[in-house]
Amino acid sequence: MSHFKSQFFNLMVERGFYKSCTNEDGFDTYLYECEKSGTPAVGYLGSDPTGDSLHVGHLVPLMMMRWFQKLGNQPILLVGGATARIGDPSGKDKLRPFLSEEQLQHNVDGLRHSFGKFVKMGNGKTDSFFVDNWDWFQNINYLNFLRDVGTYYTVNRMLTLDSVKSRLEREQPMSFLEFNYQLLQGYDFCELYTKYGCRCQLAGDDQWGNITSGTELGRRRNNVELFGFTTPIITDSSGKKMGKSEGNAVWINEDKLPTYNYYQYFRNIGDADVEKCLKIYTDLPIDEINRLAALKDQEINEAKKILAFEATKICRGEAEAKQAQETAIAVFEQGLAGGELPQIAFVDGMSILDAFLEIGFVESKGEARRLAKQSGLKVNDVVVDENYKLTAADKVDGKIKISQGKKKHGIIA
RNA sequence: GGAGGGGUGGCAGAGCGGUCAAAUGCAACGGACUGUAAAUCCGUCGACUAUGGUCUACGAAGGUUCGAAUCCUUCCCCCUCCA
Repeated sequence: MSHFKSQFFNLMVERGFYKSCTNEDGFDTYLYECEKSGTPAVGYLGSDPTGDSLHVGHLVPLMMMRWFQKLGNQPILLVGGATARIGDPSGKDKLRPFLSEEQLQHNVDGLRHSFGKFVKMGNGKTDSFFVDNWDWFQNINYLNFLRDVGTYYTVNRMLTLDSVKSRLEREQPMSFLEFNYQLLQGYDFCELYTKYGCRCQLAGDDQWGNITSGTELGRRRNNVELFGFTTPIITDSSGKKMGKSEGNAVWINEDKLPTYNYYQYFRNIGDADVEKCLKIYTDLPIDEINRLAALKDQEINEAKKILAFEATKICRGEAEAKQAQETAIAVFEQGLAGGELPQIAFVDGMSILDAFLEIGFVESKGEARRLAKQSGLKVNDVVVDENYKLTAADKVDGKIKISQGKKKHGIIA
């Protein structure tokens, strides 16, 4: 159905990962030849350590890299220690606050942990490895850099970059510091080409401008054609970016978000998004996905369970995913208080308001009171009022189940 | 350096001496309806509370006033135009 030669391109198109490419035929041919000769193509994905974990919003390029590797290619993961010190202006109106050195190091570690879940690291032919652009930028000399790289850029061209243009059009300030971001990312690409023969950069479509900065620098300075390939920015059917739950990011790293919550995020995907998510966030073969996507109405819940399990498995491991699934089934289908739920210690006579505050479901007693007035607080699935006190008599099998609304459940034991 | 405009709740954005814990929209949350979906409808949305109130908030610090998000002074930050 598709006119591409390479497995990678065909798979990307089939699963909805393909947004755009700097040279479709060229890249396809390059990959095809690599596949034919059994030499891995080398490609990189970069991310700046502005936070200490990736979240679901970053997952699309990560899953793309996973396939890239599975099809016999070698991914390089770049952590932008240097570029994080500049701040990517894409999609922002304000200069990022500077991070302390400790914070930066902490973030780099967290990011590596996130990355490592999706591609295989090691020393083998297609194994991935980390690089940090701080390694080559920290000692660079300003004048040398300007002469080496600056000569190949025109300000005219730099101003046309979306991230720059939109800032200017919206009359928001853009510091000279941020203006330079594209040069650094462009330089990264060339550096990886020189060092590791990396010919392609794979990323989310918001990186398009920064990618072309690299491919152009490669052509002018290193006389080589570099390729850029981007994934669409995935939104749900109401047009919102994926990856937020209750206004909070759905984190990849387990210390930032319990596996049960990660599972629940995918379990609660809207009907209209199920097929898209199965293709992107799981490893399931396309035939299986087509079968699941055909399910309707209540049956689609089966597809959602599989989606949640499969997506969680990749990120958190099979055992954890299974446990999350069992918890969800116990809570929602059997009405029990399962193992993975948040838990706090029982104190006899504890006020219900304090209990909800302590378990972290509400931020103030006032909020808990309001919820109580709206019948939003339950103990063992029975609505209680704000004066309710927890006693030993509430225990069922040694524990008390408390719920806020229909979806947030916790245990007091 | 000069002239003008502006900094308000998670975001956007009104208010410009009392009736302001601050309109409206978005986001979020609870309820109804459901399928742990979507859409819709109703409600909530600073904190504490003996529910009567108390406290903290409209860039920061002072001041005027019975009373300030609103007026004055100084400072910080941003935008636009001129040099």
